[in-house]
Amino acid sequence: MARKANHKKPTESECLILNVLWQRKQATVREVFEALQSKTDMGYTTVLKFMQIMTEKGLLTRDTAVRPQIYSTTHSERQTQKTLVRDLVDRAFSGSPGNLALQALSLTKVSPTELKKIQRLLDESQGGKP
Amino acid sequence: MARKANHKKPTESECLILNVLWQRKQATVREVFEALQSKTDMGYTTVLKFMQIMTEKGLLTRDTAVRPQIYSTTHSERQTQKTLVRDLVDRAFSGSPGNLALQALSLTKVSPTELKKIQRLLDESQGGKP
DNA sequence: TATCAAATACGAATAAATTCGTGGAATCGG
DNA sequence: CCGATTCCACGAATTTATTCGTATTTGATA
Repeated sequence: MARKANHKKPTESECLILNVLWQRKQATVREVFEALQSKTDMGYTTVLKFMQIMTEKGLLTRDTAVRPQIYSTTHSERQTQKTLVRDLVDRAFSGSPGNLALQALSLTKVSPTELKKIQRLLDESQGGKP
Repeated sequence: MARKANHKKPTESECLILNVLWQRKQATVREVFEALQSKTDMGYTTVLKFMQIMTEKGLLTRDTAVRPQIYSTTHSERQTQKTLVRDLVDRAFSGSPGNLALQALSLTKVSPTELKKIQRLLDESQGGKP
């Protein structure tokens, strides 16, 4: 079976931008720039440049028809998280997702809602395939 | 309270080297180089250079008394994993470790041993705080 | 339509990460 | 001690990521 053409891991700065776009579904450069004010002191043209590069890379798409061009992500937050998690697992957890999960869970207190989700996931996993 | 002086996140290549050293506790440059043959085609002097840089950064220590110098890590695997997980949580999981755990767990099948550990952790977490 | 301000493109400087060549020092096997 | 070999320091090239200044384009508006 052919290897799934996996998305390249976004860089640190690219993640900042992606987060804004995931939250808003779509946004102009200026909107992204303003949303990032609290997180970083990147200049406007810097954000613009990143978004152009990300578009070339295929991380973003944009509507060039409308005037302040509107950008959106090509990959869902979930997909990208998956890529990043896989990368981290390979990089520092000897390929063991369970271990990563364990570390994450022991990091801080986990909300009851998430606890439930995890419980459910584990139950399935346990019951489904001995 | 003062912020804990957090270790800087090791780079991609640095992680490769750290993994070898965590596994062996300590090793010479050549040993690390050879261990990496399967993972990458980095040259010997490249590995050497990295290990020198990492020593400067404080990621590694070395015994210069013995002749093929022996390197070891200054931070435990666990500590570094923690740093990396925190980073990823902040970067792409809106600061929610539970969500990261969830993603990790749904990545692949988790071993029964890890399942048990996770269960135990969750039980504690659930019981301890109504 | 002439002008202005916002938006975009372009190019290039800077910084960080990765890579390795070269030469000298240390060590080993005679 | 001598030559061969391994090791290590140093410097520098290359690549990737980050940053922004400046010029050009566009749309709005007076």
